[in-house]
Amino acid sequence: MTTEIETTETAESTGAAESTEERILEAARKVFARKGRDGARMQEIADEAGINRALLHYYFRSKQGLFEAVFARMFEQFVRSYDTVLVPGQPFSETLRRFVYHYIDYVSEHEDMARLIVSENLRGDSMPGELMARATGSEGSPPKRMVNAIRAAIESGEIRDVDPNQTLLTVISACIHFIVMKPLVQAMNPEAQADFAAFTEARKEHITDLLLHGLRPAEESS
Amino acid sequence: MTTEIETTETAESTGAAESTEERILEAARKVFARKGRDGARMQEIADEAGINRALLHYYFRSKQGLFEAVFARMFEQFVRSYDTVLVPGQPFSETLRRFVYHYIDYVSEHEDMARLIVSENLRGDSMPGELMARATGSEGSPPKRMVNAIRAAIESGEIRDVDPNQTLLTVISACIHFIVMKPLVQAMNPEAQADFAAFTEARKEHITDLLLHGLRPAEESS
DNA sequence: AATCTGTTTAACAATTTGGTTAATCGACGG
DNA sequence: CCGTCGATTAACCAAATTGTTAAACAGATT
Repeated sequence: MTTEIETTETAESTGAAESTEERILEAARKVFARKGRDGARMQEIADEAGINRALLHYYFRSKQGLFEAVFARMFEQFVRSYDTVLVPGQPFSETLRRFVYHYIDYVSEHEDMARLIVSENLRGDSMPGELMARATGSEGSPPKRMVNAIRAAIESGEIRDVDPNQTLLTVISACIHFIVMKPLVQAMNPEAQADFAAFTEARKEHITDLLLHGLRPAEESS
Repeated sequence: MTTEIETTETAESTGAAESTEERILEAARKVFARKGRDGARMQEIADEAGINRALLHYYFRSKQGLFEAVFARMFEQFVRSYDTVLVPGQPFSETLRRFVYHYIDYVSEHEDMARLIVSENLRGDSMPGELMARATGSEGSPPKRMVNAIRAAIESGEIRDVDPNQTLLTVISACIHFIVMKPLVQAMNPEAQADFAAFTEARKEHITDLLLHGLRPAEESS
């Protein structure tokens, strides 16, 4: 019933000898993202990790436990990835550009994460909500910093007066939604179908461009 | 393959005595949206509809069949709802405004649909992809019409030269993502937490405003 | 070598779940 | 009053799946 035939090693990135726990987390991330929390099967995760199914329960109590471990880890990594991206003292246009480029870069390289986060939000359970609130709520979190950057830019007159929260939400939406909805985007868009990487690159440019124009202060013309 | 049983009357207006099939579809929509395709349990759908579980299989062959019926129906309704919204011969600003307002209105009133569509895209199966490609691919479909409207507006000089597909994608993203990610949005945003309806109203305005500014032709100022 | 400890495995148990089936119900026409 | 036929139900089945457990294994320590 279960496929005993499997590609011997799924070790691709690091290739070396990861700890079993690490292998499990990695495999679980893939499978959870691919199949969703419910669709994922413990057996499949075990296969993907190349280990016995019981080991999953040895390291993580239950499916729920494993999932939460995967989720928390992933989300935290994402938040941390912004540490080197958002540096103060830059013009807003540059801050926005960096935010968008990094967001899309990261999400493109971690589609699994994007799908998982969205799928958890979809079901509206309490767990991810709290976790995300905690991770994104602190004053130094990337979202908060972006909102502050927008506020500052408004005050300095670099951009016009808009709602910072709404604006940030629009930026984030534009950066992540096309990945999440990849099948639909490809169905509707020949360019995306032919070369998604190129489409992604173009998207970075499009978003920053559109946003910067959209935020440009009103000019005293006609 | 299509349902050979069909309700002769389309009496769906009031929630009085709906046909059993209708009740099932309605219940299934709710549960599928709430729990996802895998997370949903046939028993729960039956309970929600107040009928016996076997009836689900009587009307729709299988869980898969029920799901597809629900999904196709919903998606088609959404596409059709644009029939009265996008009328030709209007300035682009008005077309955009109507598109955004209707999109957000519809999605707000049918969060279930939004969640379902996204969750199906998340898993990348072939079924929804094809269905959506078919529904949105025809020349008269809302997305195609919007793209054409953008193209025309560029040619007429009403807006500046941007990629129509990217732009439409940005608009759609901005209109749907905040609903899909409601928990996260609320966690990050006190306004949305306090009064989501008000936040939604503000969002309509914000999006049209930001987009129209972002698309405004370059002015020959400084 | 004996043993101890953390890791891994195979086999098992228990439950859940989608789907089937045969019996029952209820309206309606003869 | 009876038979027909679609709608509905309870009971059942088989497969899948999560979680447990006791045994095997390997490597270090004495």
